[in-house]
Amino acid sequence: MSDDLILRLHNSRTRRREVFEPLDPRNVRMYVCGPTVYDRAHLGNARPVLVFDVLFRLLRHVYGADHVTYVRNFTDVDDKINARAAETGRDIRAITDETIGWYHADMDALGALRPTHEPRATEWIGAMKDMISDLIKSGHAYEAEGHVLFAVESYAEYGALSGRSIDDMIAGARVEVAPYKRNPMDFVLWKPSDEGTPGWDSLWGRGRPGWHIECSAMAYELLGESFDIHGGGNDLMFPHHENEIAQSACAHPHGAFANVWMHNEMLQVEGKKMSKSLGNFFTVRDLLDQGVSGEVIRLVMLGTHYGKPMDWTERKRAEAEATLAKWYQVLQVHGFGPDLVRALKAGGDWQADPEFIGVLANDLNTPGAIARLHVLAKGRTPQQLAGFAHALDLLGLVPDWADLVRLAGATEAPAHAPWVDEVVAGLLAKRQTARAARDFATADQVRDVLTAAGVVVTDVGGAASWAPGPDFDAFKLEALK
RNA sequence: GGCGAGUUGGCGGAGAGGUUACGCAGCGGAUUGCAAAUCCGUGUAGAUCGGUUCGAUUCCGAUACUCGCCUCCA
Repeated sequence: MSDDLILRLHNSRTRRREVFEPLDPRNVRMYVCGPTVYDRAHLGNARPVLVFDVLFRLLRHVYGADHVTYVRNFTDVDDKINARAAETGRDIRAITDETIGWYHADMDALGALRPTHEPRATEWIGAMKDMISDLIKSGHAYEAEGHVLFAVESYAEYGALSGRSIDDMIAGARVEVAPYKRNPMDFVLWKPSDEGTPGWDSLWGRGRPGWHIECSAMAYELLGESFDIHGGGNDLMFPHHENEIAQSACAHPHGAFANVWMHNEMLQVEGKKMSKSLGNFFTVRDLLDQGVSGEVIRLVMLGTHYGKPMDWTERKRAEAEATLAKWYQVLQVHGFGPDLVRALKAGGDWQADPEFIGVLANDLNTPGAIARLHVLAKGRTPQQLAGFAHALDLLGLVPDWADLVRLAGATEAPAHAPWVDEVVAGLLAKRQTARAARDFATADQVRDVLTAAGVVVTDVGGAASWAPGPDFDAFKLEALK
């Protein structure tokens, strides 16, 4: 289909934009670090989900939907979860199950496709233990006081991804160093669990895995010792991804682990880092509950290239809402829906716009792709708009073609009393009579009265329709009853 | 302190060593009895200072400022 397409991706490992060549075009493999499941996903969590969802969609478009494997994990063993269980008295599994349910619901609402596999860490403990054993055997890890630690000095490339040297990091370290570590930068592969903490039996006693080993183990099990893309937020670059690389490279010296590393920049809110202490912290669910649709959130997110900080602002939200309303209306007016899409497919008109794909394939240039959407939206016939509709669909901005009417409906009119309908209808009838008689002075007078009450009158064709505007004031109409 | 990113027109936000980004807002026009919608046109922006080049906003260097990670929250 798109054999001549050149996909370029910025590789954090080489710090360059490179032509993407999959190890196996029949099975393109991507791993993305998923959430620790102890609470609702906040807006910042949604950025990598959406960035890599678009990449997933693009890869499926280029290589075929059945030729892409996307793995995103759930970290369901973690001290934050343990703390949440301790403070609520709830069962850990109940917390993680519930949180995964929330996560799915929220990310579904954003139009994110479910990954091919969503492994839970607790279901892969055996694979982690195997990997840790291998690392001890090969001299890359050691046991100390019930812990198993990775020896960073055993891996010469340690620090290459994030551009740090072990010596520099030790010099700048602010954390207290556990006395049993041979090198201050050594990190935990396995740690002991006490009675009240979840644990699994192992050669090193009852305990639980360190944070980093799960991604290495699950990526190996599900994608192999070499795969194509590893993604995540750039906050994970150090130490998480650095440690993943060290573990995987040492445990599977013949594999390349991930060829391409991709990191999305962080999200800000009104120009500031989103944090609890600044009071600008909110979840995806908070936004959805406020009536901000998943499509709007998605369009705002894709409006900034993934490699740059993304600023969530009220103004962008409003602009995206207006843009989407316009786009959906264009499609609706031209009869788009499941039937038309089917007909376009049957007629061979359901094709990707090459320029749109080309822009997107240039390191996932979503802002550029959105610019192309604006151009494509100027089509005048269903055939001319097919590329636009296809592109919107590819970007995940059309959850369901049967829903277009609802999507195009955009804002709901504020509720108003039944008598208002009568009053306005009466006034409009009077205006219509005057217009028919070309008595425009009277017609305009009626419009002025309605405008003063915040009623927006729109003449389409021969008929007038109305809707309560933002300044709608029923009280001003009451006098006209 | 260590590592990294960014600085584009009123706002948002891209690509490309030499030709229109795009959107919103504004302005001019068409159309509409008015209004809305729509359509057409319109903006010589690229932090500062140097360098490379026939030519740089785009490459290189320095300066300033902003931001992120290294620390619970991504």
